[in-house]
Amino acid sequence: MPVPLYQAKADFFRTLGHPVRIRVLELLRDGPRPVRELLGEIEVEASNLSQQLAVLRRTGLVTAVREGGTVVYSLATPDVVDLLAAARRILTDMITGQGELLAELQAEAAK
Amino acid sequence: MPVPLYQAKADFFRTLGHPVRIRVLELLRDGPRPVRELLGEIEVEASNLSQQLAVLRRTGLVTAVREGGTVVYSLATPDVVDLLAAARRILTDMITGQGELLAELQAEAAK
DNA sequence: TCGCAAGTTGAAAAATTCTTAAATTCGTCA
DNA sequence: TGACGAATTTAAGAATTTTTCAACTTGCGA
Repeated sequence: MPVPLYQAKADFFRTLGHPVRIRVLELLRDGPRPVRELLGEIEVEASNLSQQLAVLRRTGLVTAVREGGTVVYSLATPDVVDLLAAARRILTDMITGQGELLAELQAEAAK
Repeated sequence: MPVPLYQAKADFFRTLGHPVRIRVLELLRDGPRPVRELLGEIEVEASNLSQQLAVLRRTGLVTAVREGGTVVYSLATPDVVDLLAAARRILTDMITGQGELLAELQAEAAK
């Protein structure tokens, strides 16, 4: 296996390795959203959110479209949903029986 | 959504965000392997590999068992395979039509 | 018991990533 | 045109990760 490939994979996962970015992806799961709205749901500075959005954009996980005064973000591919689901399965396994996080993960999976 | 949850998710993805660690998980996909063997397939110092294995162990993604003189690693859960597959789907989408990485990803998916 | 091979650990240096705040761009409206 | 709101960009420092290297176990055979 050539080097650049798993480097690319690692970069990809690293992109997901940030609370704000994960949060954004989960919010976008339900459909496109303007920055203003994201900002309302994630407690973080506007410039910081913008920074994280830039990372997601660069990676190609999300796309941005300007609509008048606001910018609307969406998932670049619905496959992201599968990925987040697979991650949740593993996380559930890992935490089973010992974490306060367990209930939250299960509640989320059920809805 | 409470804070610790997506922090945990982010941490989880960050764990995958390292070339050596990704490499290890992919090798373990085909079954348990002694460190010595992993070392043969990944060009990295023994101590460095050991560090990365420690990260995977701490996260609970892999488990280690001592067998005489060697230590054998395995995936803690087969769900990891799904996760890697989902990641590959997204990566393929993202690169389609424009990367040298594309052919490699497809070849890998086919085998 | 000695010595060697397989792995791991700890700590410091090197490299990356995050955060923060100021400056900037792009539209919209008066 | 001028001012304002929305969002992004940039730069600098702080905080985390990675890498590296030396020291330290553990098991096995001479």
